[in-house]
Amino acid sequence: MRVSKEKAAENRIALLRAASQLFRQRGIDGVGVAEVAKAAGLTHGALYAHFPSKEALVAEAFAFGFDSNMVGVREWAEASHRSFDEYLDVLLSTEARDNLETGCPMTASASEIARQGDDVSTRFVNAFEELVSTLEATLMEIKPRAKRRRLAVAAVTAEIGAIAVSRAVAKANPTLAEEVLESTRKTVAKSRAALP
Amino acid sequence: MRVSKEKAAENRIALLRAASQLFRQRGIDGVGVAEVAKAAGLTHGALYAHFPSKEALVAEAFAFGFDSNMVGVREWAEASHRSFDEYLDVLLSTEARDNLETGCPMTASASEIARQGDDVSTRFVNAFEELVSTLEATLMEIKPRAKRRRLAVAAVTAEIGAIAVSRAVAKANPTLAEEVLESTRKTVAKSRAALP
DNA sequence: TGTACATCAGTGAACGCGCGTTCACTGATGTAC
DNA sequence: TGTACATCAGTGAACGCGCGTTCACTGATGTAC
Repeated sequence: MRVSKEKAAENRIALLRAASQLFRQRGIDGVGVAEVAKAAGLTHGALYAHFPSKEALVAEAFAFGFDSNMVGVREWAEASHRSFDEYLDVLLSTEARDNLETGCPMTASASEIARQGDDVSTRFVNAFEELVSTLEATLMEIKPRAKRRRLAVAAVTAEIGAIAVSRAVAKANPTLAEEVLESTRKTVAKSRAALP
Repeated sequence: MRVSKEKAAENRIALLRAASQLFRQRGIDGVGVAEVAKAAGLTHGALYAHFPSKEALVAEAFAFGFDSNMVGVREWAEASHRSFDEYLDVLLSTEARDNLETGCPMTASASEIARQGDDVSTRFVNAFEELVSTLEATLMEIKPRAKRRRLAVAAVTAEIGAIAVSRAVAKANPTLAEEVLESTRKTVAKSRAALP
């Protein structure tokens, strides 16, 4: 039966949140629309009143997940002025690795994005650029803009690789999983220190 | 009907090769056992004479793909003495990014591995350690073993991230895709240059 | 070496199952008078 | 403000489809005599 506009808007958000978390946890192909709808307290039919297809849901869920994550990052950053190294510690922490469902969707789905449509790729680009800009903002002392940008791009890229690798090896070799995070943290921090 | 032992062994290799290439191209969940068997010139039933389940096929195909790749890398390396930077140029090239089906399986499936079983994780660890060792071998001038190892681990991790990100953004923003590879290449090369 | 037979890689129909999507229907919401 | 009615978010059965897996069967291979 029909529900109020407010309730419908709430349901839409619930669908996006459920989709975003489930896709990060178990992969895009690993979760069906029925499960997403159920997790949002609805039936699968209702999902199609909000999204024309699963692919459209994936694209919107990805953007939603990244935005939620960025809100968290911004809140954390606004508490005090954060340095580049502090960002590294947070992005490359054990917590960031272990909390798949609330972590960065770029990291959780990196190798799956390449197989999705243009829409998902575009939203990935936006998310990537936003995180790069956030990191660049902590590097204003570095004079040539090109070097600042290069470090920020390499840092976000390394972060995505490190979290993905750390997760992949965690089951078989937890020590290596920690080493991967630590090595990337130290190496990127040194790259930053090498610049003025 | 029954085939000779030699033919059966060939068929097994054909299955592994097909599985390895298809999983890299379209993802583990994106390819069915019937398609793998067909690509190997067999029917799906025959696949179960070689592997007890799809999961077992995935684990073996991953190891097979990595070994094939390492054979290629070693042949290239043995042609002449290769430096750390030359490895970077090859691992982070546009060709490495665009040839999904023949490229490194670690890179193609990074974020999917975390959702597979312990067996796949173990084989990922072996592959990762082997590539790290290969890279370490080019860094023998660096005295403290710990620093050598750290750079090699960070480099392989950064490579996996860079290829995955470059692929993810390629559809929507080819310029950014190139920038990601170039930034990682330059940044890692600088990290190496900073050490004795 | 020749023959009889057990082995088993490969075939293809069939299985139950869950997938994404559609659609006739429901009934509270929102609107026009 | 009260009434009549159009709207449409949500329900749940049904759709065709492809999935992973099983299995009775086939017939060339490999072996024992």
